[in-house]
Amino acid sequence: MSDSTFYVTTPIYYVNDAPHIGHGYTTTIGDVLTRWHRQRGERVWYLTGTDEHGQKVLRKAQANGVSPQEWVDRLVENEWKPLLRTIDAANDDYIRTTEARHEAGAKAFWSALHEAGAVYKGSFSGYYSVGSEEFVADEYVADGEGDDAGHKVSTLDGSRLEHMTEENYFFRLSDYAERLLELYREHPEFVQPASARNEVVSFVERGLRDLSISRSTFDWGIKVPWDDKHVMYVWVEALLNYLTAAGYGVDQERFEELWPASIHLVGKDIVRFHAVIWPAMLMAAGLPVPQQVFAHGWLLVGGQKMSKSKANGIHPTELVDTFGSDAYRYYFTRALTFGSDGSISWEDIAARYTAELANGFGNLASRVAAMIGKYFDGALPASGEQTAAEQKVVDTVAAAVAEADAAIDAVAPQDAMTAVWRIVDELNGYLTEQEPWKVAKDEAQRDRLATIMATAAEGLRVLAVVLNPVMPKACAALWESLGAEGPLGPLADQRLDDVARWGQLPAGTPVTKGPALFPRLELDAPQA
RNA sequence: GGGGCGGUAGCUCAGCCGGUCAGAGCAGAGGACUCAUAAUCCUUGGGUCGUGGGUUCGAGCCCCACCCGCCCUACCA
Repeated sequence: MSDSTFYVTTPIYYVNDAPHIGHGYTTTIGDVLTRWHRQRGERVWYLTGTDEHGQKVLRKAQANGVSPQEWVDRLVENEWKPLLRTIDAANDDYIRTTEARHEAGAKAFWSALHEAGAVYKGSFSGYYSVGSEEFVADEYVADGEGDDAGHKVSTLDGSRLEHMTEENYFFRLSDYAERLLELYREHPEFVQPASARNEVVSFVERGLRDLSISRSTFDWGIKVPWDDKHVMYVWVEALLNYLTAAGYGVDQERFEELWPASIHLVGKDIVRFHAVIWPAMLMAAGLPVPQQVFAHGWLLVGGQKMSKSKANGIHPTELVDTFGSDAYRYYFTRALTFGSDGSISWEDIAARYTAELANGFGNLASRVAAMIGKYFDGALPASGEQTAAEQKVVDTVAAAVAEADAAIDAVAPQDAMTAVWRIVDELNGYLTEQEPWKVAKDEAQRDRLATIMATAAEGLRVLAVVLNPVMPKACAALWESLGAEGPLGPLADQRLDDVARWGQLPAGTPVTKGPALFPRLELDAPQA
């Protein structure tokens, strides 16, 4: 694990949609995971990007009277890249499927498939909607009524359908059912969580059909290398981004460093593409499969799956404008079980902001900094003799850090936060019990007071480091408040495997009380 | 039709291979304290663990049936 790069991907988002919190969710979790691994000192590569080809994009561009390239450029610059800044994502790369490196890599991959004999020319037949210019899956085909009697119609838009046959290239997906099942058996971690794995296994057990992987009725896509009348079917082309961004076909050295990916984060709606089609294609091309495909669940707003059509779609900006990117990141990390569906609400975000961030973590930082300022003129005192109370803090911190670290490995960021919060609670309780404000009144107990302050400051030091992957802005402010950069170096360089070692902040470190990390918010009714 | 996941205190959720598993957080109630962002700390919850059967010495946790919700059952992405 540690000798190769921890390579994490989000799906590349289809530019036709506007970003919503579902996209932000996936990207946030990936960002938390990768920041955490970076602070372990691992080599990390975090990739996200956009999927920009396909008929829908073409049509949308035409409807807006611009070229598809202009259209996607506009969306990427105005919508998608800003999302990353909004949620404070630290991705290492951003792949666009309209980039030359993607086109070159995708073509190289197709050639490899072709040479391996995994592709053949065949015909795809099905019901075609002339109105919407696309094939309609059988489940959406119904017998027409009234004027349409005697014809098939689409249940999607009611348009009349014709049975058509189109010549396409096919991928021999059916050859891979056994090998895929073997993969799932031998590597149960390949598809996670178990619910997603079950779906995938049962799907494959029913047998696989070959997959039509090219289109010839429109041209907004990457041309098939040996037949420029065809463009690659956008789904299989999009999957290739994980390879092409890693340098496949254009930078072999980089590719070998990065591939195979450690985790593909995906929504559960697209798990099949990632856990069935994708590994089969890689097998066909003679490449290793990714180590894990992790499917997360839906965000439910008011008990319903979030969607624009139900008017409960929320733009990440709405939340970030009110609560800030740190709180946004914290909320999605803490409040949801990654891999399961989960409910979110404005009220819940507000409640957690107040209870956990402002009153819990933020206030803790304030009271400690205030007391060190008041009792020691802002110079961190040297700890005196430690009692059982201090030892309990030290032990709690060590256990919490270890537990959080294990949770991150299990792709359970919510459990990592639960563990870390035990430190917050322990520290708040420690201060209440030790009553340093009373100890301060007795000059004879100066040493005891110093010990309490030093212990609390050390606890904050650990929190700043451990929470930095989730809340980089607040933790930077805390690091500043602790005056830690001088003696210990930049926050991002603090290693998680060393963070629990006690007594790192030297005596004399200048502690200052800055603005509240999470100021209390006067919140009105939800905006949405 | 076949399959998957879920249905646990007002709310959001934990509960691994069955035996302190009936829990946490929040909300509500009472108390303590004052360093702090009117913050913190302590105490306080008696919820048929969807319904009905069954297996077992013992079942939220296993089996069967049923009810409810969401999802998958391939080429929109």
